[in-house]
Amino acid sequence: MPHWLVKSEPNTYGYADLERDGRTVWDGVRNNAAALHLKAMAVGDEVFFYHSQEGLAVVGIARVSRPAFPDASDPSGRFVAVELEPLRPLKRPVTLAKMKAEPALAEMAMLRQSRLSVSPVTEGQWSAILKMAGG
DNA sequence: GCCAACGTTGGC
DNA sequence: GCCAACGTTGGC
Repeated sequence: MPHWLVKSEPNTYGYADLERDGRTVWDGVRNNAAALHLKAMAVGDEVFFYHSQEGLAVVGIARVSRPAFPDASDPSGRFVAVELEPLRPLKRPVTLAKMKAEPALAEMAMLRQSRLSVSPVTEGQWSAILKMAGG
């Protein structure tokens, strides 16, 4: 089962907002590489939820509850959205600084290309981050 | 607030 | 089709 990571500014929409809402449409992605990852998501895939700008940490796990569909907010029709639901918060958030310092995460897509808002996470990276989060 | 990374746009 | 200019993201 593939794993993913999405970024969001907690000022705009944080993990707490997802928990409050129960599920949300993950739209507004306007980057081709990110869109390809959205299209590759399947229902049930687990997704790290990362807070950018404020927090700078993976704070929780979400799950894909609806696969890619046309993003209604995109007039060009080129981009897609998925639907996410909250799974659980991490016991301890894993900060960007810790991730950068962890050799097992050196190849992680989000570290390699900091502006990518939706990125794949390998099995090894996923379990390393879970371990850093305290399980 | 600044700057690096990187994607997009538009003139040629 | 190239490339300079510009806009956006996101860490510091």
